[in-house]
Amino acid sequence: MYDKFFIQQLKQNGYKITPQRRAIIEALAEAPLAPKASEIWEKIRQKYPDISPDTVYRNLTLLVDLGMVQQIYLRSKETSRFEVNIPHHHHLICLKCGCYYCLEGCLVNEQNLKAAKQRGFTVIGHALELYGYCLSCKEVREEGLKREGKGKNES
Amino acid sequence: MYDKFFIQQLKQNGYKITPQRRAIIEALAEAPLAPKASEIWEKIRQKYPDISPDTVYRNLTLLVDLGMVQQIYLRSKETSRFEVNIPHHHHLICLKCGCYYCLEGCLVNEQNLKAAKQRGFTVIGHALELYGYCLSCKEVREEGLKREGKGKNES
DNA sequence: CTCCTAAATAAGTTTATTCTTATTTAAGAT
DNA sequence: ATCTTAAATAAGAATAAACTTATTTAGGAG
Repeated sequence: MYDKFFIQQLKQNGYKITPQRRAIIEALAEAPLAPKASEIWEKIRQKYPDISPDTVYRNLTLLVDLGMVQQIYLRSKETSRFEVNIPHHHHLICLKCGCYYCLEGCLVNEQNLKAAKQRGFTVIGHALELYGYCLSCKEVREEGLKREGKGKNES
Repeated sequence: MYDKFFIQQLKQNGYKITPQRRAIIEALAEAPLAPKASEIWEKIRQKYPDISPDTVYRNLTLLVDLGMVQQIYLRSKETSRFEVNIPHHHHLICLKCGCYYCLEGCLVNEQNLKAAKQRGFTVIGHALELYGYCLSCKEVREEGLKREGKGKNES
């Protein structure tokens, strides 16, 4: 589903397409619910018994950093979960058990607060985080891509 | 500063006031920037050399769960940071280096996006999470407080 | 003040995640 | 197809955070 788009995005950003990456993207696309990293790892191990957890974490982080996947920080003992970022939405999270619901849209609005209330959910707070790259990290990153694009110029 | 309010809130919710808790609250109130758990631990160890990191984590989590402290998930390799929840605000976070800026207000609005742009920050995504207690966790929690029953505030 | 008990703690263990390093590999160039 | 090299990987070490359990303690009752 998203597979092709994800692969294309990786290529466009200068990343290599490895069997492990394909498997991770496939696992994400097939997963019914936002899975944990460990669940993705377990699934892929059926096909690639030698894949290391580090590879799964590393690539999930990459997909998050490229904006294709959203990492849901459950704000509880529960480990985070990963979800394809389409369609864009946010979450209602229980601090105690880590269960969560999907919300619609981007705002702390009446509709979402009502949705929370209807589920018997007591909201004690919310967090809005814009994430991306600060000026210097962005420059370092573009430096890297540029160097790649223009061949090897060593200092 | 917030010390008194925090202690009062803990009492009102039926929690005991231990020297460790006082020290953690003090350390938070005195910290100039949102500190890491490890930094809080180090600071308190000067006074209480035997305090365990678990106690720090446990109590920070408690303060977050009670809505007095906000845990900033830096969405990067960087560990999270803890900040007194007053005044209420949100954050702009770099995925690469973990640096962050404080934002004003609660919304993904023009003002905040402009503030990001002015800093040379490239926003690749945002997350909005409402957190609190789901129905069953809330019931379990109230059950606990009720059972206690001897507290000041019976309702 | 002393006693009592649930809550809180310290210490040690476990799990999740990240880092380090040596090896392998994707993909562009020849 | 073969060569080259930076990027990606696996494995194991290191770190952060949470859990388990035995012990201590805050704070209410007598």
